[in-house]
Amino acid sequence: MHRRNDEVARLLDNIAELLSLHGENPFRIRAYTTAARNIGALSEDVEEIYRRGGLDDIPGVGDAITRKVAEYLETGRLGYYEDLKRRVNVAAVDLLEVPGMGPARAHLVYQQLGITTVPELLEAARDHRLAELPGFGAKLEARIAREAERVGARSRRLLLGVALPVAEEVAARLRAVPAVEAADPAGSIRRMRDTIGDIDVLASSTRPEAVVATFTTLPFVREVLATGPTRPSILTRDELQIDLRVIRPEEWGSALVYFTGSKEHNIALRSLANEHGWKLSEYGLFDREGTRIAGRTEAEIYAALGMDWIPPELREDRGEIAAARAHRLPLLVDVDDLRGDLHVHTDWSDGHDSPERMVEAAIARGYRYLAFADHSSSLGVAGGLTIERVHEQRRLVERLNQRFAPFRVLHGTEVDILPNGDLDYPDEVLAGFDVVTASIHSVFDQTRERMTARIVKALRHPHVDILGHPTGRLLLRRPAYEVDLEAVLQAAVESGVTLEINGQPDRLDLDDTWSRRAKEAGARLVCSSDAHAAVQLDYARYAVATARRGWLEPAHVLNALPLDRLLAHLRAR
DNA sequence: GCCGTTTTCGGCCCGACTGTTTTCAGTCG
Repeated sequence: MHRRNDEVARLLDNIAELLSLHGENPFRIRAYTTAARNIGALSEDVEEIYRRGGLDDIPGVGDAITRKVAEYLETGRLGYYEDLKRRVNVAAVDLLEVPGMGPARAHLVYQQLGITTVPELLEAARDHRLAELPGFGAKLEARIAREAERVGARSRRLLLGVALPVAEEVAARLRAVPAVEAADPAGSIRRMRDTIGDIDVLASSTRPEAVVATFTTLPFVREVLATGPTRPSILTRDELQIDLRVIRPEEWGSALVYFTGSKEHNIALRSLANEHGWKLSEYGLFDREGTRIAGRTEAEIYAALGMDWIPPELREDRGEIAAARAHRLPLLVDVDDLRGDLHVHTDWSDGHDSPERMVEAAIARGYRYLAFADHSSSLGVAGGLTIERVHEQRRLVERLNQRFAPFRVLHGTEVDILPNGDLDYPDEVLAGFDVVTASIHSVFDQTRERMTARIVKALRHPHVDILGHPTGRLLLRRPAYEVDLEAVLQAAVESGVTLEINGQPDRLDLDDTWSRRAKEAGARLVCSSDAHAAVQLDYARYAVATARRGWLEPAHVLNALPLDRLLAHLRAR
């Protein structure tokens, strides 16, 4: 893993934050955040780039930032940053957590009242010391008091797997309203980010009041938080806030681009529009005279800007705009490209449904093959299979293959990688499986070196086909274990092991950026549901979404292979 | 601080909203 890339990116972000508190020129601040983001997104190690003198080839990195990064890489320190920390009180950064407190107000509050923490801010608001400050007043003071109280208690981010189904249901119900021309989820949901801040839905109609009326009376509404002609907001029974925007049909495309984001992607598009002397906003693309050039569809807008339509999953300003202008966007893998699933559990270990039921569900989805991957014996809590049960299950697989032919059931396993890197079944047992996924389920707290060696050892095992959920992260709950993922990646490429993109909504592991990195390094990936029940076969869609965010095409995805080629691949190992 | 098929200097995304203000600054997305 490129730890130094993240380190350098964080350093530059910190500088930007301090500069903003210092009341610096906003464009200089943005230069630092842009450089930070671009360095954070690099697939090459920033230190290697520095050694070959390539720092200023990185977009957004010029002379000044090159010098600063070089100093930091050489010495581990940056004098400029140390000075800045001395001049600006670092703690005042906390004030930016409070909605309504931006850099200017935080700076003022610090300068005038010496306030650096949220509790101090709250106290000052209650004592009515804020209202006295220039540009402040009674209303602003009350708002800041209200927001300061709620900091920390603010609702957390949501899993994509929670937000997306709700947003899709809302959009589908709105589409059923005759006055609605189009309705879709927008924002980070549409980009399929692994976690979501706000649930945004967009609808177009010439009769907004009818749309708002339907929206605010949906059957699962608990509370209407805001109404009004175009921007209503509801709270559902399961406490999810959903914001709707109703817009005019001729603005649908531009509004969808705008509300889908990302912010960085939008900024890049608008800069491009500027180069033509045009203006892009949520209302459309306009020429110098203010005449609308495009706006009704997204494709129209991208075409007018001289590029192909960009799938939402790629809209992160990570090179998609240049690729779209060159007509070299990847032809992203789609959920319909999957021919089967290589990681599902049955009720033989910790799954909910029988093997038969899982097969029937896979056939119903149009799959051609399915691999059971029940847990191995040491994973007692998950009902890991003893060697006898493995043999017994193999006989069942044979019967299922006769019964469901030409559908193919593969006998797989999700075998534990033990703390020393050995696998949880002896070699002769492993040799009997059609496909072996190796995963870590315990002893996560090893040192980075030991964990890396543990995984690399498993990857070199001749019977291992797939590395399951490679970083072990659980979204919103547990970070990835300490591991040198770059070394893991190289070992996987060398030994021909496929890396899993696990579709469980709280895993999505590998994530988007590492999936892209893996593809670039020549690794193959597999989009698996890790279903523990028949309905969860649908989690494959989240794995595919992650793969798409990682720029993957069908050719990079193992389970996009037809059965015969999959079997040839597995046999060749 | 960065960057250039209009520029090595003069720009840098756009609009809505809020609240403080007699024309606009700050924040947000």
